Amino acid sequence: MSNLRIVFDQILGNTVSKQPGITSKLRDDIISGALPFGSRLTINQLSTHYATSHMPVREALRQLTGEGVVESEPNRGARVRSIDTDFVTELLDLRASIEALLARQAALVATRADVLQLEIIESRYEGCVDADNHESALKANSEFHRYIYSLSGTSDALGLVNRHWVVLAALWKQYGYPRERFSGVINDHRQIIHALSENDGKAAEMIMGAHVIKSRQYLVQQMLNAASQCSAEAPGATIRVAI
Amino acid sequence: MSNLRIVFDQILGNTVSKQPGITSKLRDDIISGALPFGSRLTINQLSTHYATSHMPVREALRQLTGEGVVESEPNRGARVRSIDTDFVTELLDLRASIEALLARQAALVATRADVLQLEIIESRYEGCVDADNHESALKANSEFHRYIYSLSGTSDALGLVNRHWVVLAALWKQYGYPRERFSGVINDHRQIIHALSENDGKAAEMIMGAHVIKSRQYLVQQMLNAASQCSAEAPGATIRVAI
DNA sequence: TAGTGGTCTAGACCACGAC
DNA sequence: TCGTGGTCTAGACCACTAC
Repeated sequence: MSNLRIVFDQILGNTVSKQPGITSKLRDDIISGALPFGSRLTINQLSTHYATSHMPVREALRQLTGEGVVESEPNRGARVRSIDTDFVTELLDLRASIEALLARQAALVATRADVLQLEIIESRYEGCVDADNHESALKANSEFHRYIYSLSGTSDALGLVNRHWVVLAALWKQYGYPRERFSGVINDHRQIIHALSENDGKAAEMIMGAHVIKSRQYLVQQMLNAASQCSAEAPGATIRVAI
Repeated sequence: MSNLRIVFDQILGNTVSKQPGITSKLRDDIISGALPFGSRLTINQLSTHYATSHMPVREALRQLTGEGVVESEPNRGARVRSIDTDFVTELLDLRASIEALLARQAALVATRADVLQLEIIESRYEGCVDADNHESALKANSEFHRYIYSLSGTSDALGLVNRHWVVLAALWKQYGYPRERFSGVINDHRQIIHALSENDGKAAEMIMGAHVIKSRQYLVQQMLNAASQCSAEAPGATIRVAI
């Protein structure tokens, strides 16, 4: 159990926020859109741009490849992963499977204390939604999910879920989070808490699976909307300049 | 599609076999049992033992942490992951979910050529089983599964499946692969091919899920057998010496 | 035959944990 | 405080790709 705790801390504390290294800088530049999808990432360019030697750059590329925002081919270098609706669909289908499993397992071991904790997190989430604070809402949402998965998951599964979170957050940020989705999310969350409180594994599994698939549908729709808008405004203007 | 090809090659070619670096040496030493589960892995020890500087050791530990054979805690170093039946159960439950999903997706896109290719691989597998060549059989089995997953999987899912393969192979090697399992595996494989040939996603999903769960049951049983034998022969003799 | 990716060396430095 | 993990530097070398 302390094992999971460690992984949890590691993901939240170390890997994502703490390191002052260039990994987080590069990640930020990618998800902020400064480096557009598909652009090449050569070690020389990056090491001069960030004023560092090439070893840190190499490690950063390795790390970000693991996180899924960079794709690298052996001996051919790395590039910012190009992300389309197919990719998002496959990614979220995979997540739906995993999160459904983790929710089922969590339901089988959840205690009264866990349920109370989840209710606290959920009320914070709903507070953020009411206050129209999207940023904090997404953070609370992430916490809600992670708490559930930490109840049962192996470090592998936890790591997987967390690895994807950063790229998903970036996508929501880029394409916008539709306001009307919040009520559905709140509904799902409450139902999931209910399933956990009754140790109803099957219910938790199904609701969580559907919950993720719904978010997939919304995200794909947002991407399609953005694409049609973009092509209407300026056809062929999808190419952005690199560094 | 070329994307997947690259990942596939990368995993088989690069990450596992090609590199002459110490990563593979260290992995071999772990899975061969030279370094027992739970033993600490300090950078100094390893770098002197493998006669190299500490940077390669660091990378190796990072890599093997990703593969799941090493667990590392921030600022507290790394140790060989201790593996018990609970861990194996969680790991294979997770795999069952993922592989079931991938099998379903594969069934929806499988062509006649894919089915033929799978039949070739399967006949090679069955040939190895007949010839009592366990090593080659496991390899062909791995190829069978990977071929299916490469039909649909994202590089993330593929990477995940492959990351676990090495530790599972090590476990089967350590605890022994029960001969009577082969007939069940062959049966499952043929049924899976049949499901793919009819593009029957649901059948592929269910059979593949069961297939993995069965292997979980066998592996856990083998581990329990080994444990009871071990404690009967020499109680408390589970501690092995480090380097 | 470049150019570049990938790896390694041999040191240095800081941060954190154990004593 | 001392040991250790974690990161960085600045250069070297080999393998592979592209030309």
